[in-house]
Amino acid sequence: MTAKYGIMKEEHSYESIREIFTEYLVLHQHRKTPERYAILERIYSFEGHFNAEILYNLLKENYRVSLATVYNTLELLLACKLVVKHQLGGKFAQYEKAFGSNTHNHSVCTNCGKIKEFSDKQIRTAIQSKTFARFTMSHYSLYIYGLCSKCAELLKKK
Amino acid sequence: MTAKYGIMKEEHSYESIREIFTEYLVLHQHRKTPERYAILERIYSFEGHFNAEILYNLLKENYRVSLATVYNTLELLLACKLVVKHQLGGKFAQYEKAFGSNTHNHSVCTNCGKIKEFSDKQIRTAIQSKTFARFTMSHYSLYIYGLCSKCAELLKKK
DNA sequence: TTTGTTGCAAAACGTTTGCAGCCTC
DNA sequence: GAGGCTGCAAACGTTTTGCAACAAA
Repeated sequence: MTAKYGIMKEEHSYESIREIFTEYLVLHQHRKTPERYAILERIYSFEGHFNAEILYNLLKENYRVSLATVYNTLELLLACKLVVKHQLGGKFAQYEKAFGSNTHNHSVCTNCGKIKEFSDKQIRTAIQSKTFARFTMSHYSLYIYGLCSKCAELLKKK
Repeated sequence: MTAKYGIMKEEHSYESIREIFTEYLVLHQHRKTPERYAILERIYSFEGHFNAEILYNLLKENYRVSLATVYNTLELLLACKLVVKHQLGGKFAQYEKAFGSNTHNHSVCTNCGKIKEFSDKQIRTAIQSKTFARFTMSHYSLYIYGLCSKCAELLKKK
């Protein structure tokens, strides 16, 4: 089963993700509907960022779902932290699977909206060693804005 | 004139901000309309975050402007980096004046939603020294999520 | 005079909501 | 069986757009 979703860390196989979701649903007395699992499965077989519309279109290919259910399920997945939401100025809210990790660095092209993730030990250390008098950190999101090489090239020509 | 806008670093007085805007308008062959300057002035006499609607209502008090012009002008101010835009998941996009500084750190309480800004030299250095192969950084936004002391206290009691 | 910019209102568009029927529990 | 969840379509609310009038260059 796991193989279907490609190489993945042992502790975050689709099976364990599904289990986390089930636990959440049971705990909060929500129903375990096939639609919800289909959406979770589709998200975890997808690489990179996506938005509700993209996800909906992918699901429609071999499943009957409504956009409303997609939004509804994304809300649940946000609540149990299996998905992270980004609202980066574009029209769409963007989402990504969360794998249980809470630290996210992103570079965002201010022209085409393309997002890439990266990791940087120095940045992580600097942020995590920050302490506040009246605030307890749980996780962070860093967005570095700028131009990707393609857009920089395009804009130079104009 | 500067006094009207409170204590402000010499190099970022309203006069110099206005000059930056004028230069931008001239360079890009946009017109120097009174509406655009009125909007800029209102933004720079305002403390903290705001959204288009709030700005529009403030302006309407003693000026005849349309919401469309507010959005149009915000777009120009974003382009010349006198204003920064945040899209933090609420319905509204939030804006703030940029003062020429492009670095914004925020702590966000995940319980009550309160946003505070802070500065940290170590974090700034770590981020600004980051380089990318196919990406040119212009500015960044850091959001540290967690609990403010009030909410931490409240949740402990439950 | 030319044409970029304005206000106004209507349109756009991602997201949410209302509702009747369905299907977990 | 009860009521949470679904699909559908209509509604919502922020932002954008079309257009005639206006005013900066």
